[in-house]
Amino acid sequence: MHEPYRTHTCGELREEQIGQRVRLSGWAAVFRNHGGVIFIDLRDYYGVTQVVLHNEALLRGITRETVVAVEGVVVARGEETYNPKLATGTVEVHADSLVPLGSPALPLPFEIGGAGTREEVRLKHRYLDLRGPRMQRNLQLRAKLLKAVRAHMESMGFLEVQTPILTASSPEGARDFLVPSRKWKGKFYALPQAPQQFKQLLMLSGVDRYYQIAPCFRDEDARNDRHPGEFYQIDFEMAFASQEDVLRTAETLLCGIFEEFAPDKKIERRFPRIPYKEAMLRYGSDKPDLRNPLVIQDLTAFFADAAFKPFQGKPVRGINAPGCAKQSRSFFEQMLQYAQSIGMQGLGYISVAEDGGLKGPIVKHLSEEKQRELLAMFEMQRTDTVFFICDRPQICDKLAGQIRSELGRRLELIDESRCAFCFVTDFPMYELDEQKQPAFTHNPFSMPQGGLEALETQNPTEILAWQFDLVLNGVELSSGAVRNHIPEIMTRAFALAGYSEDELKRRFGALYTAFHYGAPPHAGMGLGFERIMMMLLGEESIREVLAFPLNGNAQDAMLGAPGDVTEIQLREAHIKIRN
RNA sequence: GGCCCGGUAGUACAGUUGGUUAGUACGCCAGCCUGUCACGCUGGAGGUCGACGGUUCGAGCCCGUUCCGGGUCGCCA
Repeated sequence: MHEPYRTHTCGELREEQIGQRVRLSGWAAVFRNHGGVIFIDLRDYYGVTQVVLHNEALLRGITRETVVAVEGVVVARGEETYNPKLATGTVEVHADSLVPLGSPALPLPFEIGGAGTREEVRLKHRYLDLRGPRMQRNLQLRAKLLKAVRAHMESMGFLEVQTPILTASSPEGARDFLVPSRKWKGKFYALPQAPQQFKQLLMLSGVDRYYQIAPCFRDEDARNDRHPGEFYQIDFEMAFASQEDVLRTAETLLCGIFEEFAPDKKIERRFPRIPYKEAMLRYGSDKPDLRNPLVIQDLTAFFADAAFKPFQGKPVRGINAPGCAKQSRSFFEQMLQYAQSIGMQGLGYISVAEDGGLKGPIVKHLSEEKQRELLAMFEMQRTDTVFFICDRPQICDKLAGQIRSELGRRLELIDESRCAFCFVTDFPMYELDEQKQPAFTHNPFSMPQGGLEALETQNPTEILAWQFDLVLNGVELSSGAVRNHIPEIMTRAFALAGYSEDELKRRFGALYTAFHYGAPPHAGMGLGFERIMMMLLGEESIREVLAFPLNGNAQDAMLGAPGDVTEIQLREAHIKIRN
């Protein structure tokens, strides 16, 4: 009979085991050789145990990170030698045997768990990188989060359905990953960008509440928070549901998750619903960071009849930054510099001085009455400063939003202890493309608000969709919508965007046909799983929350993907590489 | 594809106005050390300064091209 590799893990020995003979296996993480006595930190998944050796000969050929088995007696540490950093820190194993279980580890290409190593090097040896505490924590959180999401969704009555990975290409939206068919020469599968059509078909199938932690594949370039190629969505869809039903489901799920995994963060159980138009005006963004207390106001009308010429006939926005007048001159200079760097021609401001008088470059252009009006509009107190943003209509809101963010950062107004969720709702259904033709802004499957009547009577750019985003601290976590389940409205909606009925049938034939056989109204959303993990862990890069991420150029440096394949493979796939 | 930042020892970084033999820390190797826990001390090895070309008496440093990485814009209905 084989000796067991271990009687205990490296994380479990306590004072109860004192006097017992034990066997541990793990990585020899650190050696501290004092001549006569040698300490080894033995590490496994569960923790670290200090092993004490008196026989240096046992270490011959054992390098750092070599996997070894040790055998010995659990001994109490002297109280003055307790290590409070270790769960096992009150005991140690006095080993009389230490044998390698694998070949000696080579010198490490980088320090495990050390900060600042080039990502390229970490990714090339990801298995080493993952040994560090941060990556272990992230791996474990991912598993716990998956489990928690399933528990929440199931307690709300959702059924997990797995949808195909090999499916049909849909040329809209992102670039597809194509998979050549061997049996059907010249034909291709595509990996799903999202299970959108399948989940809608499930609604027609009578599945009342569907969810899936769904792999999604999009052949688009990477970003800091966007992994190239593949990512996961918490995808769900509800039959006979309104937008509000979906929003409440998301609230319940996210409150549950964040209360469990980020208990020290403050969250409101009801997330504000902010119409898109209001978000753009008040926050200058469709993904506002509500931890920033600053709010933008529309001053176009205020300046229309003021004597200040440069602001006339253009949209003007104002932001009151409380206490900002106490900032140094260089603060204002740097704000002006920032304004310039984002393409603004200037940045006006008016401050209320300590003595209550107004000062700033624009004051002299405002009548006393206008000055009073301004003070009232912004409820300005002493030392407050109102900043003015004036630019072309297409970008004025966005610039105001950037100034709002910059002020929030530089005045340190962001409350980091909060998780500020909100829903941005009522997105426009269409926007004008370069040819000034209406094009879908978000999702062509969304139901237009007002239905057929709106499509027939309203200006396309004024039509709102039952379409919403979920935003956390200025980061878009997900999109969702009430779907368009009525073929007549669908035909009309696509017609407005320039698609004929034939084209609609060709592209989304299955869905279009299915809607003729009894379709319930339905709505749903998809939440970016990795983005949620990033928020929970405070990770800046999406690669930190994935076990084996691709690099920014969508390559796996460790396994060499994408890589070459054999001639035979190519022939079977009916593929010829052109030079 | 555009723009920005970076590439110097295994790792992280410094390197002045262009000037002798390119440094520091960690790691590695050797020696010493019986209570450390990121042990300590002494010594040592380790470099095509991403690559190519140019300017110069002389280039890690300046110029050009290029490769690689990160960020960002495009893109992600």
